[in-house]
Amino acid sequence: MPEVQSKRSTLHDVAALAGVSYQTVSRVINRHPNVAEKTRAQVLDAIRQLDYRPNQAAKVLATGRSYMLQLIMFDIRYNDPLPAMIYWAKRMGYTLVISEITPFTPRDETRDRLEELASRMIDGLIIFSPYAFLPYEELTELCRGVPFVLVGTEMGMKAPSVVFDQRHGAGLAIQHLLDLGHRHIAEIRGPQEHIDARARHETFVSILKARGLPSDLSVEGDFEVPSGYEATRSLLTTGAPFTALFASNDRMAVGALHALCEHGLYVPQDVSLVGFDDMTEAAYLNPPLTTVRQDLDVIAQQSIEYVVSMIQNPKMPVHQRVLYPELITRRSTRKIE
Amino acid sequence: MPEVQSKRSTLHDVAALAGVSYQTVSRVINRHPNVAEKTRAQVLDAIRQLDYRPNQAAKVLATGRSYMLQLIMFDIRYNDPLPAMIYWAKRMGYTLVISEITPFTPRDETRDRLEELASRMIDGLIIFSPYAFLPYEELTELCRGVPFVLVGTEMGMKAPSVVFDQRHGAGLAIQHLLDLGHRHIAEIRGPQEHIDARARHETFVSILKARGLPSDLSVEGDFEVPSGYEATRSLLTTGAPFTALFASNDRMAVGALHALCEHGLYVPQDVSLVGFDDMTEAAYLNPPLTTVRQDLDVIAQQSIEYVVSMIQNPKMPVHQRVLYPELITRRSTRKIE
DNA sequence: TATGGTTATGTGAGGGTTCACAAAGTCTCC
DNA sequence: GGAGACTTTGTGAACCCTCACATAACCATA
Repeated sequence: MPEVQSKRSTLHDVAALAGVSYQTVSRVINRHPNVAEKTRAQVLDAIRQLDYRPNQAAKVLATGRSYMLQLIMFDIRYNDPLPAMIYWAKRMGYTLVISEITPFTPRDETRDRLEELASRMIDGLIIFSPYAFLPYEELTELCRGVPFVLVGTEMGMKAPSVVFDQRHGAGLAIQHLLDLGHRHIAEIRGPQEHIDARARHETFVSILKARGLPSDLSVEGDFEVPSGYEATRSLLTTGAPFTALFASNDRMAVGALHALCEHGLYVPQDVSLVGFDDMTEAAYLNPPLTTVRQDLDVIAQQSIEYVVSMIQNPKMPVHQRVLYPELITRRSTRKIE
Repeated sequence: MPEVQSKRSTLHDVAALAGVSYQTVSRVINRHPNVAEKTRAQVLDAIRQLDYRPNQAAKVLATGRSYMLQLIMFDIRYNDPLPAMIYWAKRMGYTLVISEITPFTPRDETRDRLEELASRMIDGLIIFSPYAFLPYEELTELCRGVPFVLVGTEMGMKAPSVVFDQRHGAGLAIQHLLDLGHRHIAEIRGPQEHIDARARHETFVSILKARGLPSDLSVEGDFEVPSGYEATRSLLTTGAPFTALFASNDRMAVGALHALCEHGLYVPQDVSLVGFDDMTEAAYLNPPLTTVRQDLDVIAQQSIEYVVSMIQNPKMPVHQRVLYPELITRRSTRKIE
């Protein structure tokens, strides 16, 4: 029975045992075609005997490739896209490193932190940037040649990016309510520093204004459940009556549902409710929530695919990939009588 | 204006420009105390001029430390612990690499994959292992000296691990229902390959049996919302009447709530409902859900802290850290009349 | 001025891999 | 039996850093 080795064995150890050069061992490891069958067998045997495993750090140093992607999130609590990101990264041969930069750190600190992250041994960056962020030029400079993709940033931003058209999505929701005959529509908007939240809110306002309808029945939340609850309570106590409520995300819609119910109002009989995101639980609320779905699997696939193709082809032209959310009609909305 | 550099500059470039040796530059980078103030200034200036950034791969190769931890999950959809894990890893100076091994891959493949993961340049592993898993000895061998911590594994497993006492948690829930006077308690159990699900189910059965109460009103779900819905429907159509329902996790409780409501039953007037986990939405369901909380922040902190201390002190004795869930009483349960 | 202790800097060797190139071996065919 | 082409193997250098040690510079004290 072999003793516990004090040091991990290397290419050279294997080579010595197999009676070949270290380069030949390297060839066997990397499945290089031109190795004689007999030699390969010897080497594989030596590898097994020594329980050899290649040192990744050395490999990364020599090749300049780590097959790691770094995912930077600004609020790790909104981790819904993570599973899809991890899945697609793995599927494309990469491992995901995840870190967080809180959105309200001073700009300089953000720069430092980003610089530090980009200097790690990673091949590419995926940056969630739902808040106003550094301009493309500055990012390029900070990342020093490491390709990056911005996810969920502003539309029309000249940078490698993947976004959902928030105006289109919010438009679907509002139009749906209008089609059902609603004329008094309230809103729980998201935090206005959040790019998506602002786009949704602006769409809400502009569509209603265009129709000559009141658009001032709006309270701001922070995208969390409690804020939806509080916002709805304040709408109910202070505001004008409304027959429909547009929540800027599903989580706040959950809070809204709770507040409405507590106030003795039924959804959809008294108030129609629309959310945004189509989180898993949305279909199972009472009643099932009408919402605007952003397909996380698609955005993850597009983001990873984009950054990987930038790694493979540095000349890839900078572009923005715009995806479209879709309306999922469930039982929380209905025609006004 | 300096041209874009074709190659990243190195310690030696900086040293040459600053007129010192590469070692001195290294000292400045690593904040070594014994460097003359004047020299340090020169070096920092050279670093700025060349926009030098240390090569992490080389550093890892030379030091054998990457300050990366690998988190292995068996189902990335249950990603609730991720934010806390990322937070605590960062707080202790580590970055988290995340990957997934699906629970039902053949054992050999699991071994291969784990071996591959452990051979990357990481300092430690955190393995979520809610399914029956490889024994400690085999894991130790596969990980080859890389410390690992098992999270959510079987209680009493002799391995470095952090667990919630599931029997205690389930006991709290069942006892709560009994205290409220319920004698006909149904259950939606989780998948029985899942260690926690089984522990909860066994607790359910053993407590009720000990009281001489029926314990056979149990349907299996898969921990997802739809399965809770389906399970409840089948309980309602085929089973004996019940006044309380214990769902093995909150997600299934959401489905159950939906099914009960659809069937014209009110919670808690007709049926008391208890969940497990205390996910964010639990407090905002209609009615707010009584549930058993497992504090994810605490388990994350304990796991990361444990693996980091193993890294720092390889002699750390193997132990299991047992944490206790707590009952959160809300409005989905009430005294039977 | 010699002694010793501290602080500051430099040197050589490694860490484990890959790449580019060179050399040796094998085969085919005239 | 030797040219040409291909296959197989080996060598040196490079990737960029840290560690252990040696040396040089400085300062105070005897």
